[in-house]
Amino acid sequence: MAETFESTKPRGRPRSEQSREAILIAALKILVRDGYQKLTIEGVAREAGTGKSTIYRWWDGRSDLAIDAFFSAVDETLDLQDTGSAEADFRAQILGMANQLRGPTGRAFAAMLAGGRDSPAVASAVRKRWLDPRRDWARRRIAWAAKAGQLHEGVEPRAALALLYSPLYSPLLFGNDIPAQKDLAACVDLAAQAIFRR
Amino acid sequence: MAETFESTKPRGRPRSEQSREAILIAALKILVRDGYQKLTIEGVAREAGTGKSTIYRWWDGRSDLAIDAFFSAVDETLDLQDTGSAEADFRAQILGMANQLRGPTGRAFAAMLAGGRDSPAVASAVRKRWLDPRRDWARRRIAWAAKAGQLHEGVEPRAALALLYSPLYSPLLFGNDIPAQKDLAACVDLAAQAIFRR
DNA sequence: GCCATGCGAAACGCTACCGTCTCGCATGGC
DNA sequence: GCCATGCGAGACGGTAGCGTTTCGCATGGC
Repeated sequence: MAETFESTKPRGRPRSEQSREAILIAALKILVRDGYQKLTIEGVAREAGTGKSTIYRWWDGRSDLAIDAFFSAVDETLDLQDTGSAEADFRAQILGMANQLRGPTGRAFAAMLAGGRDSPAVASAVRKRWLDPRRDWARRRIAWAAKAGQLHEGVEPRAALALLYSPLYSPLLFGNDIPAQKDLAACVDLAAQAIFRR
Repeated sequence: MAETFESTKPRGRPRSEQSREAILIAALKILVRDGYQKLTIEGVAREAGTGKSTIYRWWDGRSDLAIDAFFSAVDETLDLQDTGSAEADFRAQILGMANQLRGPTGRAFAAMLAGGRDSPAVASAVRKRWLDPRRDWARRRIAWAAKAGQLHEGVEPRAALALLYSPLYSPLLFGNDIPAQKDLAACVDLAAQAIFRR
């Protein structure tokens, strides 16, 4: 009975799962290869081997499709730790994010960030579903670390977070990939030395 | 006599300096406001109050115009220091770059980086005229600092540079401005503590 | 087997911009 | 004053994608 609530039983041919997947995969492929601006409905239909009408039936348009395609490919789990050590938790979280974004996913992420300048819906989706939760966690954690006496004297939380996270993201700005695990670990180690008491 | 070399004296109406400036200003305005993808020749002509033919007479097309407009607005001087202290030199150079890019210029810079994905000419111009000279200097300087014993034990030069420069650039990725002087200085200070002997 | 609905294909009219071209006037060196 | 050249305006045919619509076939719950 809980099921039947606001679910009218559909009649006729059901939605094709195969087309749905082909469309999302094609959209993601174009997003990675050509960027958000070149993600066109006609292009996706061509690439996916479907009709435009099928896309317009299930998605509102370019931004809606891009958001769906991107988040169908990215692992959104926050994957947070809470050991007693803020340093260890930040290291785990940053390296974990890198793993989630590494490879084509990182290019798609960069494409979505760029697309956010054209589409408020894209900007807002990336913010709400990716950036905000991680930023909020980081702010809480650094504040907690400060209270717990785990930071060196005079370390500004804002600056500390910028230093920890910037090396992860900034390569995307220049069209490069997310840093390799060990390169990123070296950056985090270095930043951590300046930030955390041991 | 040196002057006349390969300069045939022009006859007829000379090029309008006023139109040239109006076109560059309009292109920059659009670049900042809408990004590289939306920088169209017709749009610039409209904004500048000129004819399309005037633009096509003097520029090859979109990428050529964007490059000219961007570099007409940005201060390209390297503004390098060479005191004995690598730390002081890096701080001065990073804060100097921030000053050169702060404000609308930073948005234009981000637009050019994004535009580089569509236009190899734009990518190459930004690399050759901005990124490469600065990256080369930084690599030489960090290597020199290592030799001079100004770095802490075991600091990897690559990681050190990533840590120093990333906080400057990374806000552009999220559509934010170049950091304020004091915020950036706090990041550099923090990074420097982990990197440089004092 | 009925038939509501989904499907791919493709045509529709529309908009934006491309890069070229032609026009008639403006400008300034000679 | 001559006249080569620059100028703004805008027409031109072309390309690309928009979002809608129509078509005839496919599918699967009932």
